[in-house]
Amino acid sequence: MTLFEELKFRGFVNQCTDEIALIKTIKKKSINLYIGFDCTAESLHVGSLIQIMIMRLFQKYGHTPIVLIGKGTTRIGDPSGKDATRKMLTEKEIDENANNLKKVFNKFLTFKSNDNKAIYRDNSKWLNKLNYVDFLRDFGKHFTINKMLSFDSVKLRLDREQSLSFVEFNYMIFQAYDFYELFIRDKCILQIGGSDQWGNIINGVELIRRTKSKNSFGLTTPLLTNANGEKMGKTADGAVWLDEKLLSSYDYWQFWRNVDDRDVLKFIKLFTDIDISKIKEFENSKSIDINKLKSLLADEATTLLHGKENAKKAKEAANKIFSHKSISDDLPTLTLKHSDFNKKIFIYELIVKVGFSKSKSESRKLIRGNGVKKNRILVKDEMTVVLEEEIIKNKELLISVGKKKHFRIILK
RNA sequence: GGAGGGGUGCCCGAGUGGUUAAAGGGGACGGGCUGUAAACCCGUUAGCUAUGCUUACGUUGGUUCGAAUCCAACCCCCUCCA
Repeated sequence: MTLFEELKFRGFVNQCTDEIALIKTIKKKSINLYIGFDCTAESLHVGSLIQIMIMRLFQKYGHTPIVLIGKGTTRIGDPSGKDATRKMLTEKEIDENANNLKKVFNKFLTFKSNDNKAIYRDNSKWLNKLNYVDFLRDFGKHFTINKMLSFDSVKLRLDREQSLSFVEFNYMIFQAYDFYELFIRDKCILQIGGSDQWGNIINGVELIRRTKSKNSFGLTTPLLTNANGEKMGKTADGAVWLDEKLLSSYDYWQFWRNVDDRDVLKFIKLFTDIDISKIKEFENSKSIDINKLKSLLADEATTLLHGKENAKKAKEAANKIFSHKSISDDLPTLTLKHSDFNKKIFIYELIVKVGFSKSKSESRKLIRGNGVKKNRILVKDEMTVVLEEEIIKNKELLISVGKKKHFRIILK
């Protein structure tokens, strides 16, 4: 199977500028390709995982992925898919974010010693020192406002009567220019991005054609939605971060475990390394246990990001909890001291403490709505307290909020 | 700079002097059914030292027994004109 066939089979390809020519090119030689990531947040979330996985595949087939860290463009802010202007980030925040992002890429790509080791680039290197007048003369002339206005990223904002600042309006020009720079510097001939990046990507392809009379390629991945058509990547507490600090490996495992039935195979194809032949078996099998598949998906996806050990622990913790056998040490744990019991410890307070609700009022409403259990027994009174004796007696205490959120209390 | 329109809870959006902690929808969360799924049904959706209190309709003042609703100034957004 060729790279492109695998890409297609796994569902990575949405749109391509010139599929036939690209297939030919990547068959003939190994190429350099890039994807840009802005440093707008502390970490990446699953929304970016498809881009990371596609680079991983290219690398597996001997091509060289360039991870473009957009320190420069982050200072501007991409209007695509945004309702409102982003707040401007400080240099320091951008630097910190950039370093965090790299941690993720380091797990999925090889940056060492291969012929085709992945490389980092940072667009602030060229964007920051652009001279406005020169830039306008050399590159501005290739962009028409007429065309820029026709791009969805711009059009949507205008149609919704939301303001779009000139700064943001320039984003697409910079992204096109990034491609141009990487083309010159690194012979990068392919830019990949999400489907919302299509406009920005073809701008780059066109800029290279106009200025250099050379062909380059653009490829977009599909916008990932779940079977309900919602944008993928939300959990109980917000985004599904690719960072243990922001989302534990237990929760990450749970995210994959709780995927919609109809999405399981799709996600296995995109987010795991499981062999295509194996996947085809799953597809053709009538008797396959969907829950086993989900568990497999969770195992594999978690292993890629957090390592085998953590994936295993996450799975075991889940098994213990959901098969009602015991309580795993890996659950969020609250440690209480003897002196804490000098005054009453209300369960509703503890729920806030571990972050399962935002306020005491909210916790109390949860209890009223039959949503809280103590050692798997429904808490009926919202003023229920935790006693030192009951922790001593059981060694630990399990508090459950809903069916999926659990924490344990131990005594120090 | 001029003219007009607008700013309501997580989001959309109704409300133009009193039972409005604010209709309706969406989302989210909890319960039921199930399979840690979907669909469906029910509930919750400002905070607190809690049958009460406090804070809330862009901001700040004012009118009034009483304001999201009326008045004034200011800030922000949109459309058209210059």
